[in-house]
This record gives sequence, C-alpha cells and structure tokens, in this order.
Amino acid sequence: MTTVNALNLAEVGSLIGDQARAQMLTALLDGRALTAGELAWCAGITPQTASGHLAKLQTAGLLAMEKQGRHRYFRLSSPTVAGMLESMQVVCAVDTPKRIRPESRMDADLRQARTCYDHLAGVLGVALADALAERAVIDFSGDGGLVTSAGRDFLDGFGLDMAKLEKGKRHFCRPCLDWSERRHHIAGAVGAGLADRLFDLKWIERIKDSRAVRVTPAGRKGLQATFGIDHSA
Amino acid sequence: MTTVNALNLAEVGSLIGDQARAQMLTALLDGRALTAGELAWCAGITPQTASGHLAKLQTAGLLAMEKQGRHRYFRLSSPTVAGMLESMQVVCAVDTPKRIRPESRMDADLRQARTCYDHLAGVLGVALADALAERAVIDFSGDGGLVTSAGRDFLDGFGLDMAKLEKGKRHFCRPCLDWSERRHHIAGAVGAGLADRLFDLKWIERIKDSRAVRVTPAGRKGLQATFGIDHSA
DNA sequence: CCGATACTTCGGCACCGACCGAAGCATGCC
DNA sequence: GGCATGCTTCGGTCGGTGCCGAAGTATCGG
Repeated sequence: MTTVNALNLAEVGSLIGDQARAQMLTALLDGRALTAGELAWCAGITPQTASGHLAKLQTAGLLAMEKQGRHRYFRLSSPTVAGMLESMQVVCAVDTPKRIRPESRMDADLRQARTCYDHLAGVLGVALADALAERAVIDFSGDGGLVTSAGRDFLDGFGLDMAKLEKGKRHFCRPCLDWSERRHHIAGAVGAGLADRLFDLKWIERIKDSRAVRVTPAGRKGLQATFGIDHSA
Repeated sequence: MTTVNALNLAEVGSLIGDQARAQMLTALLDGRALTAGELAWCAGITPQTASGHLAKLQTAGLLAMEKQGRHRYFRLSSPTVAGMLESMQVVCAVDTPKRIRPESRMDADLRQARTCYDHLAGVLGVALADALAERAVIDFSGDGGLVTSAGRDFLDGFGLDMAKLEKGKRHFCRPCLDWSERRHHIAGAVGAGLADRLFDLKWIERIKDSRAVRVTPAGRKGLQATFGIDHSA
C-alpha cells in the first residue's frame, strides 16, 4: 500500500532529478508537512502536475502522506531520506540556502489558537501536546497516540471524565497534524475533552464568528501553573 | 577547467538518475579508478555513449579523470561524492550489493611486475612506491610527487645518480596510476632511475617478448633487505 | 611509418516524461 | 442542497536526452 521499495540508484536519482520534484523535496527538508497545493506553488507548477509528482514520490517511499479533510499533507517519509537529500546538497557546493516561504499571510488569531473540529490547534494546541508529552501524560512516539496510566490520573485530576471518554466509539487519543504549526496536536476523545475542560474553566473563549479562540487572563495563569505553557499572545 | 560546480539538487539527481551513469558510479564506489572502456562495459553501453556520460559526470565535478597514455582513468572526485552515493544506496533499501567485476582475465606475469614505459609497475611497482612513501623517501600526498631531502640521500646511497637525474627536463618524481593495481607507482626521472638501478643490480630481469619482468633470487633478498618488500611471486 | 587500440565528436533517430487544459471526485462551509 | 476549494485522472503536445553508427584524434607496438 504505502511503499513498493524495489528501487535502484538510478530510480532514486531520477526521482530527485526533476526540477519540480527537487524543489518540493527541498521545501520539505525541515521536516514540516506541506499540502499538495503548497508544494505545487513551491515548485511553480500547476496542481495537476504536482499531483503526479507527489504520487510518484509517495509510491517510491520518499514521501509519506496524511489526509486532513480535503487537504493532503506530505512530508519526508523518514530521516534517512532527509539525510540523503542533505548529503546531495553538500555535493551541490551549497551555494544559497534560501528558505522557501510557502505560507501566505494568514490570520494571526487563527495561528495562535483555534478549534480544529472539537479540539484545540494552533500555537496553543501544539504547546499543549508538547507539554503533555514532556510530562509523560501522552505518548505520540508510536503510530497513534497513547495516554499513560499516570497520564490518565493526571487528566482525571484536571477535571476530565476519563471513564466516560473511554466508553465512546471514537478514537481515544490521536495525533492530528496542525496546518499552521505543521506539528501534531491532540485530537480524538482526549483532545475534545481537554478543549471542553478549558472552555469550562474559562481559560479560553471563542472569538466571535471565528474558529479562533482567545486565552483569558485566568487561562494564562492556569496554563502556566498546570502545564508550564507561557502563552503570550 | 576541472569543475564548473554550480549544481542544484535536481541536476545532481538527474546525473545519477540514468541507469548507465548509475552503474558506472556504483562500479567506482570502492574508490578504484577504471578506464572509460571498462566503465562502458560495466554499464552495458557502447564506448561512444559512455564517453558522453563520463564527460557530463566529469564537468559536473562528480568524477575526476587521469590520462594514462591512451587510457583515461575515472574515479569519484571525492569522498563526499562517495558518501552521497552511499546514502542514496541506503534509501534504495539495499537489496543486492552484487559487485561488478570489470577486469578480464589478464596475464599474471604482467600483473606481478612489468615496465611502464621506463619505470616499474604492477604489484612490485606499487609495493616499491608504498615502501618509499612509508620510509619518507617520497611524498605522494600532494598533487605531484616529492623526494624528501633524506630521501635524496637514500636514493643516492642506493646507487642512483641523483645529481644527473635532477638536471633532466622531464618530470622528476611523479605518481603514475597503475592499471592492474589501480594505485600509484613511481614515474618520472626517479622512477626510471630506480628501474634502471634494479636492472643493473640484476634484482629484476625482463621476460622475453614481454613488458613483464621477473624478480631474481638476488632481487628477492635485496628488496626484502633494502625496502622490506616480500615479493613472493 | 603502419596497424591496432582507446577514446572522442558528430549526426540522426526514437522514446520517455514533464507539462497543462479539461473534467471528475471529495470535502468543507453556509 | 448548492457553491467553493483541494486534489486527482485523463489525453495530447513537445522538448530533452539516451542511444548507436560512422568518422576523427591520440597513443602504443612493432
């Protein structure tokens, strides 16, 4: 399904040996995931052409893909691939490492904190995921997400009804790719429960007519105390 | 002259992204130098096609070339290039590391010891170069070859007329790529002087109708005592 | 010198693959 | 439901390039 890996040197070479594909790969070199459209823009080609390139790179196993609603996020499939590309860059006599900026100007509020369906995303969402991972409450290192047994107690103590959340049919704790931060935040029942609890505590509140949320003064204090998150904006 | 290095990722990729070129590069991955003809054979293409490929790889700076009479020896231009190729092989899921054997069966005598124009080559020639380098008589680490001042005394003591050799117009001491050993032996005035002296001492003698030379019993003893060379064949 | 060998340059063919326009799904938003 | 958006599939064009035959240059060997 994912990779058909039976490549030889020449096949890998010619995959990279196309101007458009090389630009896409370069744009992905920092480890972020980008959408097909953004990658098309990076490479200066139309979406339909980019789609073909991305399909090739994916079936060859150089890229991994993650669906996100109507978006498709692509990233390098492994650090091995990144290492290869970097060693090729070295040979290229590394002239100008100009960084490509595929993101258009977007709403600052949305970037800071917003809901993603029923859970939190944006800078805040990612910070929350990082904090919980650091505190060994959740574990995103595997394929899906796990809540540790100590983490279950912690979340229960924070006011989430873990017993109830565990009963539901939906994914319990799932990493979800953040479109502005390009890193994972917490989705699934746990993610939704966390967001609900923060609204209940009035640590965050919705900004009218927007998916964006604002951190309240109380929230700033609470997030710092509970999770060590310093949310300035 | 040598390299025009203004490459980008895609250019490097497409250089490697050709079946024939990839096979040539793979054959060179162990660091040996191979002739254009051998590389053509490795890649399964005609010499004229290979010539074009090799020219591209050379101007791109991936390969270095060394002329040797009517032969042209190509090798990877640097360990950096070898490293890049290896990291690409890793991504290829390293299926079969079958080694290519470009050398045809050749005369064992010639491989052991022979004259290369007016100096010595083959296993013996390379061993002599190694021994003199180890004893700090010559220095092949730079671009050309150097005879150290201590080395000058050593060679003079061994019976070479160094004052006379130094007068000549020709290259004094030059590394010369050995076609059977794929390593350098000593050419130039010093190489010729050494060969002459060994013939004079009757440590080596020509094999009739051949460029091959034979090490005499006296030579075996002398080479061992003077240079630490154990020439068994 | 002359033939043999190693390699290159030139010219023409043929094929692969990158590209885009148009049309077709899938998803999100109102 | 209806419209917009993100992405994919399909079909046809066209430029780039790998390939070899033939002919040319350099070097060795006798």
